[in-house]
Amino acid sequence: MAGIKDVAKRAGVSISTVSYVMSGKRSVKVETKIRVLQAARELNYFPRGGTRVLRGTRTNMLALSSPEHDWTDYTNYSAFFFGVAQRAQHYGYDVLLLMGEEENDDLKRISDSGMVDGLLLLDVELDDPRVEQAKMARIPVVSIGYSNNGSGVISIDLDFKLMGQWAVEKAYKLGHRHVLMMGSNEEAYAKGSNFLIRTERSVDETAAKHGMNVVHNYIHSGSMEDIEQSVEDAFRQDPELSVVFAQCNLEQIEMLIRSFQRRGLDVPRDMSILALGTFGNTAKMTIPVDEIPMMPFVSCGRSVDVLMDMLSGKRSDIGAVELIPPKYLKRGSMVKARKS
Amino acid sequence: MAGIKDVAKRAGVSISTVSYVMSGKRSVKVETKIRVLQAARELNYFPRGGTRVLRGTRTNMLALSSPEHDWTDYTNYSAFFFGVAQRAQHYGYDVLLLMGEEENDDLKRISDSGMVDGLLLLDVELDDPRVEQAKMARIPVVSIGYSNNGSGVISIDLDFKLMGQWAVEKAYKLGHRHVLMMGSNEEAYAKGSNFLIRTERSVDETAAKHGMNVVHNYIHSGSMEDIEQSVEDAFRQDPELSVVFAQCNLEQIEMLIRSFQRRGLDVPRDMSILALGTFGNTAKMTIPVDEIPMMPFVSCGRSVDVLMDMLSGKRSDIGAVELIPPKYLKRGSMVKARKS
DNA sequence: CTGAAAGCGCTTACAG
DNA sequence: CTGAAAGCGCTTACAG
Repeated sequence: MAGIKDVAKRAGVSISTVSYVMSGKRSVKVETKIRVLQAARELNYFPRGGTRVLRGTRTNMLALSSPEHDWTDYTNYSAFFFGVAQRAQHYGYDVLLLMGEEENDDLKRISDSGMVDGLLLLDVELDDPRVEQAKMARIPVVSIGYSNNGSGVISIDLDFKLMGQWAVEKAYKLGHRHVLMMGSNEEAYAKGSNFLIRTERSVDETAAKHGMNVVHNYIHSGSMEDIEQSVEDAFRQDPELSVVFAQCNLEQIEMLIRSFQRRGLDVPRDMSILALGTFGNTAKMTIPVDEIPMMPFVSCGRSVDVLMDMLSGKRSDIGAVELIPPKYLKRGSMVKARKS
Repeated sequence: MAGIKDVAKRAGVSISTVSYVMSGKRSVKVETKIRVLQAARELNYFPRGGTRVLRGTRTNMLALSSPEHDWTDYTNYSAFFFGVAQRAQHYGYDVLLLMGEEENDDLKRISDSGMVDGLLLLDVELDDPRVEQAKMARIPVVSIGYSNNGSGVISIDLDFKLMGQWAVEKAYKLGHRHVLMMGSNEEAYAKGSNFLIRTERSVDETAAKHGMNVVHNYIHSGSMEDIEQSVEDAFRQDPELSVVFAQCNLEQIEMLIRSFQRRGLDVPRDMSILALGTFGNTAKMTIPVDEIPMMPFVSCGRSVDVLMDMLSGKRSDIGAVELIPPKYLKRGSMVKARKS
């Protein structure tokens, strides 16, 4: 509750001196400085952050827009939050979480209110209204995931096209020609979820180039029955399937493996498996699984870096798209196709 | 970038009139109001949120302190974030995420800077320095999880003591007398992680009352070998184990089940299993598992409610502890012990 | 090395 | 029904 006046009075100096001591923006005689700091401590004084807004200085806060969807998988989101928050903290920034709808004007309110220095858009869809809005923002905006109309922001994303290519090339080299692409929630694809679609497209294109057959199937309820049904369907479409790309979460991959085993297939001898877009955590499964992970800490960290560069004027190439190359983590679940 | 002055000029009124139109705090002639609103829209004007701080009005932001630990399991955290953010949004509040260490003075800085109206402490440990600090805060503080020295805050938590009791009673009634309590990361217990310890204690106490034997074991690396080792150890300590309480995450529970199966035990016929502190998600496992879940949306939602009550002056019983009764979700994995 | 004073963008008694 | 003006808690040219 103590204000700058109280500190000034107690220290026997003017408020401007207190201000300069707190900000360090001009040198103050050591003894004076000590008196001020001591008074501040005694009175439990902290400069009110809010007044910075008035003065046009930094607020040291950035906003993270992460609208909630029906198909939002909470468990995976946290890594993105943490990724952003951790890197932000490194720069002395706190993160304001905005979970409103895309159409909401929370974004506008916050970015125009001068409460935050920058804005990060998470989980940007191919056609995302937030990117439109960002064009009018008076603070820098970085988008994690890139949309089709991203001209108002700098976009950062994992290179999902490469992810798809690598997956197919790897399978091809091992002699596989019949691929099952097992996707998560079908709705997410329909709504334009960025990474799912880009990966899927890239898998299809690369497979086509090599004359490989790709069967697509999706998870619905996520129950064991559901997954067995999907696997059953897939083999009906192509009985020669010998490799699966699993673009779903760990429990589901675990169930996938079980369902192959129940069909009498050995994993990976009869059925190779590669997880796409997982979180570096497939090593500890009942059967360790190869993966090309999402690396949220990398993309989120990089986004914060870029935002900071924009804030400090080091960068202003609005509209740029920066793609981060993925990593292939080998665990032994991708093996040579058996001669049939 | 437009300010109140610009709007006033364009609308041909004084800045106070603009202010009153925006806040609705006094009635303004309709025509004037329309002129002002139109001018505001044309100039893309939003009152700068930051100035509220100055005037002592609400900021409509609350801070969520969630320090990161070595043993922090990201995947579980998100549900708490979402739980808080969602409920906050319902009240028109945004959430500022503070991930600094407990010893950090982020908390102090933020709460004293007047940037947020209230503070929520997440993952409060039995002996938590943040609770100490909260006593000196000038904004209301609610803690999710309760500490031993919680006299400066209102605490909300799931009733983990009841959770432990229910688990044991259930097993007892089904004829089980030899329990394996499979805990997650041992370090978390050592550091005083709230819910783990309260549950464990309660299990021990209740079991003692019934003369049941409890073997404690913890997960270390989380690999399949690690878990099989733990199970092996447990059976060496008590070969008659017939039920396990699993206080760990889904993959680990999945591996636990596999490791029982590899010992030739049928789950649940030979080995009943009950998951504690999970997230309502054990229904879809290879074998559906009974659980007493964490219900983060309930506890987080309730915490926000209480904070709002404090803000509106409806409540001021600082030091109170509010325990939320858990729920038992039946899935068929707890069955009668076989006569031995 | 330090202080008096203007000003940041808004709110709100006070006056009309 | 509306305006002129004081003031919120700071920062920072300006002056000494």
